[in-house]
Amino acid sequence: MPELPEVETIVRGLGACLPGRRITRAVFRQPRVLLTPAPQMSRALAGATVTAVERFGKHIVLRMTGRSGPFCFLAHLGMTGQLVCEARSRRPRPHTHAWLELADHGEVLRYTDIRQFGRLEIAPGLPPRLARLGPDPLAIDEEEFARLLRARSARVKALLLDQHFLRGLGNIYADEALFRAGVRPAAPGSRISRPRVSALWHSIRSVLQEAIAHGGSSVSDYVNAGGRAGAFQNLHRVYGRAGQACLSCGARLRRALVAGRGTTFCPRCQRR
DNA sequence: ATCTATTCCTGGCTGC
DNA sequence: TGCAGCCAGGAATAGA
Repeated sequence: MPELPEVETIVRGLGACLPGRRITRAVFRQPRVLLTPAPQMSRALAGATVTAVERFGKHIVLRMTGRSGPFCFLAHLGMTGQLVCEARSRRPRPHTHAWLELADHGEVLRYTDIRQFGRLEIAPGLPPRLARLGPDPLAIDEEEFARLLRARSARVKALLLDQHFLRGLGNIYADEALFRAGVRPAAPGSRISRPRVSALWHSIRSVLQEAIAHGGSSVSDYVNAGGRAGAFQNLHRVYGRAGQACLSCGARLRRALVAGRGTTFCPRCQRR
């Protein structure tokens, strides 16, 4: 599932090939994944040029310039979404719901999404909905993180998954960061000691940066902008390892439901 | 404020 | 081999 490192990897890939290129035609086939009606999307995108590619939390933002000025094309990949730039001659994968045809090099940007949890939209700028999300986990400083956490009584795992608390973490990196910091997922945010909060802040940063360096985690469907899998799934210490031995202490990793999400943790390394 | 349950959706897995 | 049933989960939403 695409979380911050996967989205960052895609954005870097698209950022290397899209800016300056013009879209000749935009096709939207599956209304379910659209937040903006298809005809409006197609009309705005046809003839528009990509000026920049950015990440906002788990959202991919293509800054565009069209006939009537600048606007944004946004993609959230949900669970199984893929945004791949490839040769137009290449056969589209099944569940390809939309595509943007590029002016030169015979390439096309295709949106594929098996479960259709992803969403595509256009907007004049960054939608207000996104402006209300929490800070980026790689941008927030330690003091601010400690302040936000201290003010909340909800379980820390629930907070890490809440995009209004921090934007970009998902189930994989929440579990991995909590394990690295030695923090129990069910611990209330306000009850975590200051040293543990500090460890958690460092863990979030380090796990995200390492994951980006490895091109993200390919657990089910994630691929980068070139259609290739990431490698960080091989370095997961807890996610997907329930029942196996903890790599630090050898204890059997436990699986529990926290905040309605499957959660894997080490009962010995993650106290309290 | 925060919780749980529900909805969306399909592929992959289990068990019969 | 086939099929029913369940599970995974990001985010929005309803109701407690």
